[in-house]
Amino acid sequence: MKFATWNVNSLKVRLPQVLDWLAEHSDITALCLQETKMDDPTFPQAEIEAAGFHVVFAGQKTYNGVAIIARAPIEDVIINIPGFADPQKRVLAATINGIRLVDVYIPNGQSLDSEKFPYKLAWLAALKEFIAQELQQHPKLALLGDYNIAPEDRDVHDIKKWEGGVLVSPAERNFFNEFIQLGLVDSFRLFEQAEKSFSWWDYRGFSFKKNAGLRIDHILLSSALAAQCSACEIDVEPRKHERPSDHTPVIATIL
DNA sequence: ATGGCCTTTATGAAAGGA
Repeated sequence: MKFATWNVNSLKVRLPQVLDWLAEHSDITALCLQETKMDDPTFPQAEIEAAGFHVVFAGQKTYNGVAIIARAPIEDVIINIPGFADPQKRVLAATINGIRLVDVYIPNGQSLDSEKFPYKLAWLAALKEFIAQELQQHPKLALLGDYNIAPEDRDVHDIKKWEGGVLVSPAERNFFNEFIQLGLVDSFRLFEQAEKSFSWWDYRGFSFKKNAGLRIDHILLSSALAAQCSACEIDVEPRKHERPSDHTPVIATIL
């Protein structure tokens, strides 16, 4: 089985690329999307199902929005974090082939002095409680999505440029480590990886060409799943396409 | 360099992203 995550930065723009990518990667069991940026009535459910997939989605107009596309039936869906009142659609949990997937679009936070930053931290605290509960019911769990956290300095092309900002702050990295303390494992770091491996590059200033990126999209696995994980890779190919998303897919292989 | 680019909403300009 292969599970993937991809922040598509508008599914309206990127749907053809998503369907092409799934056709080229016929071994992908399920793909978690973030930033679909569309409300549910406009979601392209018919097109995705016509291509032979199952799909669930939770969206809103203009901002955020998550979806899971799968080749097998999707069961036990939860939208948003139970008990955490939030009009923003950022979480979708579902079971596929007996594996619990939690698809997250963690808030960006904007800047350390923005009112959006305490929202990000409160949101992460609520997510941690939710994941702790989900783990009790689902030992085989993957937490995958756009975390908007670069966990270590090696996940940042130029740490001096980013220091003091969001995505790399100690408060955010502490939350990433709290997920690790829940028993989750960063699947990417289970394996030897090329230096300067990133999943996001700014659209500005030829950042992709210069590989001036960040690794902020992650697949964390419960210990039961990590024991079955044989690979985790970032697929940079879609970032080379015409009109790309600024993020590129991350894929974990489960035996 | 208080920038650069892309998407959205909406039709001009601004917000949000990371």
